[in-house]
Amino acid sequence: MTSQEPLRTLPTSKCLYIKQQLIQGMRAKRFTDRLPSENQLAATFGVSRMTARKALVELETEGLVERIRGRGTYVKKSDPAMGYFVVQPSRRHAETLDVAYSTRVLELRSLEKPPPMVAKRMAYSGMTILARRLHCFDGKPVRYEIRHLRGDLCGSILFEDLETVSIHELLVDRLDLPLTRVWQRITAETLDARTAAVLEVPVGRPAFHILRTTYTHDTPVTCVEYFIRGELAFEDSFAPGRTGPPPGLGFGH
Amino acid sequence: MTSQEPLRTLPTSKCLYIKQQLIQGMRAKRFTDRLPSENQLAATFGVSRMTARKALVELETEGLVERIRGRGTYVKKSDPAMGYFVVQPSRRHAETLDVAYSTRVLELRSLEKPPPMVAKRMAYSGMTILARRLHCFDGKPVRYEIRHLRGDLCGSILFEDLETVSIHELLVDRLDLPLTRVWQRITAETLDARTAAVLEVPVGRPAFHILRTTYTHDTPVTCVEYFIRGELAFEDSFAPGRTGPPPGLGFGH
DNA sequence: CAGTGGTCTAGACCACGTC
DNA sequence: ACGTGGTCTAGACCACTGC
Repeated sequence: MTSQEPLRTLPTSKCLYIKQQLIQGMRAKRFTDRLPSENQLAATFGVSRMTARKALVELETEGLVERIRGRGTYVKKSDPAMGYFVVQPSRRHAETLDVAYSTRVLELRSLEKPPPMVAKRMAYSGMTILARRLHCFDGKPVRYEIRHLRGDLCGSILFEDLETVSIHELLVDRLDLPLTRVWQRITAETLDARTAAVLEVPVGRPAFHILRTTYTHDTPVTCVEYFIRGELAFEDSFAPGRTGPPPGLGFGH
Repeated sequence: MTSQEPLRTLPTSKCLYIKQQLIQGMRAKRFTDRLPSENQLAATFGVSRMTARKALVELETEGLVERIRGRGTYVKKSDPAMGYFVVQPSRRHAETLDVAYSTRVLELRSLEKPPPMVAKRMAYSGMTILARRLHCFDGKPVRYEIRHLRGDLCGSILFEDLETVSIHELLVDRLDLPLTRVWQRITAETLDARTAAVLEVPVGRPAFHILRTTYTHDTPVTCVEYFIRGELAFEDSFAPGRTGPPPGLGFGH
């Protein structure tokens, strides 16, 4: 019963074979701290150093191992049982769900000064643009968006039709403001009267509340706040071990 | 204003330099669909094919590019403005927050048959083990866990002290049941009387509700249900472009 | 100092798509 | 047949860590 894992698919490549051996070794606790070095692997498996190296590097990018220059390769204590939830742009959610997507612009105007909390999060208190939108699936509101943008960088957005174009594309493609960093937080909340009315649900219903600040080169460009109906589940399925990018995923029911 | 991105740090390595040039090229729309091939890059930059290749491969693992054998390397339309939230095991949350962590076992016993919904999710209706635990930060309940495990695979768990050891470690290390796949769903809900009482909050308070099924080799091993107080924010900060693994992250307030 | 990982080279053969 | 990416080799030099 000990670690007879189904790595039985015959090794299609030497690199893969080495990886599998190392993974089995870690599972079987043959390697508990340090893994063989590149040269050792190359010798014992009879391959070139570059091949042995590739196996180790891939294990590192998969999060199973940590490599420290001058010291060696060490097994990383996995904190698995962990998971992540992907938040997709509304338009993609709709595609995944195969429902009709539409956006309504509730408000679009410039502000002399942003609200204090926004000013703090953007570290900026000059002119800003406020955009409030409602994202609907099959005509029913599911996501309420309240967005502030730096007026000095995004002024032209005032003249765009935000019901048909993506704000993100405007920023990246037209305004040359690539996203370089994102900060965000999600909480579960109950909706107050005003917000519930916008989403057309009874007061007190649960919702996800997301705050997000997006940066271009450490300059905050836009702050957005979402209220998403709580029944709309974020659903994910993935293989742990931090293998590669988070899979793009669905909104389930 | 055109794509004078701060990639001005002088190229510490040839590979990095090539990557930067390619990224600039994509930003500046010089490459809108196809990127130069490995051989072309090697020739124009005067490096070996392996070096040019490394640059392209890294761009692929960073999610910026797609490589198709026999065809070429293509820029991937990013669907950014996307994000993901990491759900950590309770113990790590507490460490991140630097608060005292404790677990109380509310119930631990075997069931003749699992509840119908669990039976369906596990595709199994034999004997199961039910474990209910309450995870506390600084003595205050924050996460309520209801877990079902396959009795035939995890029987020995009945004799473990689940207030001190991690169920995940038991499965992986002692029972040789590695996690190979996870399915999960999160919703925002309001707490009913029973659940609110367990978490010691008023009825109707918002909470995250997570359902998770964990597999070993396509065999469902355990189903877990969490209720997490809604004020406990999941907070993340990351660079988009799907660079590498999701960063482990905090619980913020 | 010896050993580690990080980078790079100039070849090679293969599997796959396109024409 | 040709070009693409995927794999691999047998060297090389470097930067860093440990003793």
